[in-house]
Amino acid sequence: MSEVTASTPSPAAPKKMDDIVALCRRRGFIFQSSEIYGGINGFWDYGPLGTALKRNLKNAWWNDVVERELIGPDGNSVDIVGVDCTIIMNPKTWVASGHVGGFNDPMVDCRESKQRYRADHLAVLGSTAAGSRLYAFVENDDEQRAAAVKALTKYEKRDALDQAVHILRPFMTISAEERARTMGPHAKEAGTLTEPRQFNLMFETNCGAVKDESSLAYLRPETAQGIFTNFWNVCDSTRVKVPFGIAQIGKAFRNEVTPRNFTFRSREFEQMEIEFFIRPDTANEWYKWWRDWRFSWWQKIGLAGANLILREHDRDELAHYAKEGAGTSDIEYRFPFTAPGFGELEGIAHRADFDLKAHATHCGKGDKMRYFDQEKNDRYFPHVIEPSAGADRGTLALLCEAYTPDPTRASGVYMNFTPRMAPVKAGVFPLVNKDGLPEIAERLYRDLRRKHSIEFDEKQSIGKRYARMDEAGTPYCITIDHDGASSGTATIRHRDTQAQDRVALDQIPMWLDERVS
RNA sequence: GCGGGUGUAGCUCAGUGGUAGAGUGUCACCUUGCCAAGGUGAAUGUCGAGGGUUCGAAUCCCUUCACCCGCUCCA
Repeated sequence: MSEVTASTPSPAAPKKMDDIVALCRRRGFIFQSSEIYGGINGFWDYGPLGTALKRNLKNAWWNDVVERELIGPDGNSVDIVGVDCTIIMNPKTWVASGHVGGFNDPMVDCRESKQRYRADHLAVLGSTAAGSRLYAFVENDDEQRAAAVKALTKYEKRDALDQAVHILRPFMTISAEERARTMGPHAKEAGTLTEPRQFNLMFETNCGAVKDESSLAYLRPETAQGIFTNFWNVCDSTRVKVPFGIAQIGKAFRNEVTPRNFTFRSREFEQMEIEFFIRPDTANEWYKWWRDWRFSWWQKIGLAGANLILREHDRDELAHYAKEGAGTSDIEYRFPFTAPGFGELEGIAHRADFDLKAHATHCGKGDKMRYFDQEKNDRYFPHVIEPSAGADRGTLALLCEAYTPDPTRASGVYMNFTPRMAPVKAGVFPLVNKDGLPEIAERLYRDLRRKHSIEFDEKQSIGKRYARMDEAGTPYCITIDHDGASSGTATIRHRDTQAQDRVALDQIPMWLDERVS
């Protein structure tokens, strides 16, 4: 960890994840997927309020990234176009990206040493004598092989050694009974190795009626490859010129070994990704600009406190595609379940030309697919700066950040979403359910609803209605009272302070527009 | 994947072998009228699931699922 940037040094509020999960369920933010059947590990559904919150987050991202003008480090407008690609792609995509191959292998865990080995790289050495110990070692590791031989000769009595027929076999071929008396390479006791297990993180499916090798397909484990494979299409069909970006919001799937921490590590999740294509010699300045702009964006939508940090990766934790280059950094949030540590919201990586080159090579056209830079009269594979954010993680961070315990108020808690992110922008209430107040309130409600998400409630006491809106995170509550009915005004209650303004009815639409847009 | 913990009403929980409960919330009506007020009434349970023991299981046993915590993993 070489660089940490925090906005303010204030300590994190003591929030309990269980309480946040309970509120999410109680108020309809997030439910367990297929809960009536006992749920399913790693999958979550959004309820009415959660769907609105997540949609607000995605809309804000799309709006700020693709639609609104953004000024880049060179003072020019940043050019970004959108795509929306399929979840299932030609399987060759995942060979080119490196997802098939490196992560498809059977692995063996050692319960004692906590080491993990490629099962097809392990071999065992031992004797055929009944019940004798076997010694596992990594085949191409001479040191381990020597250690295994030494351990074997030390373990077996000399006469047994003379008579015993020694075996040397791949670990993959031994039985469960033999495995139970096998010593792991780093273990002190026998029988600590698990059976070989596939750790393929990609979900598999079959495309077409026939289920065989030829129909095998994968659910995409990241949205990025849809962008890379469409790079040439976008160049040919639009008038984009490097530097430019392609943005996409979409679902991705990873068969995580251990889904954990509410929606933080789900097996089905949504990404908001930009692949920004640049000339290789401008990587540093674009990388820094994207990193800083993305950090300030998260702050702007409501993660402004000390719980948000920007963390530059150390060299040794860089991904295979980012070893050389401008760098990689994470925007991280201090979730209640990671505190005092942080969990990743977005990664900003300089992926160099790894992906475009890989696809050019695998599709067989190679250098012919280089980008032609008319201005410089130069051909090259553009480098890529990738800001890749998690929509579900972002939503979860907004929920955690907004959750504000307040024992002094009836609800005991309120959600202080920024108005732009709030699922409901305002509640409109008649103070009493008579004397013509409901009619006035309903007219105002219908007027405001033409542009915003508004809730109308005439039931029960006004305090109850305020309390419900506090838990939904609604920033404003507009109440028609008797004074207002006669003077053409209403009171507007501010969620965070509980203070009230009196505003003329005909001014309220504009008043609200200014604050929630 | 390993170890530990927890599953009973929307939520918080009580109930240790003998009729499934409380508070709170939700809904309706009355009343009141600016912060979950009061009154009356109502609805709501696969006691996580499956199996076993037993005359009888929310309760004991086995298996399994889900969630939480610590490891592991996170290309």
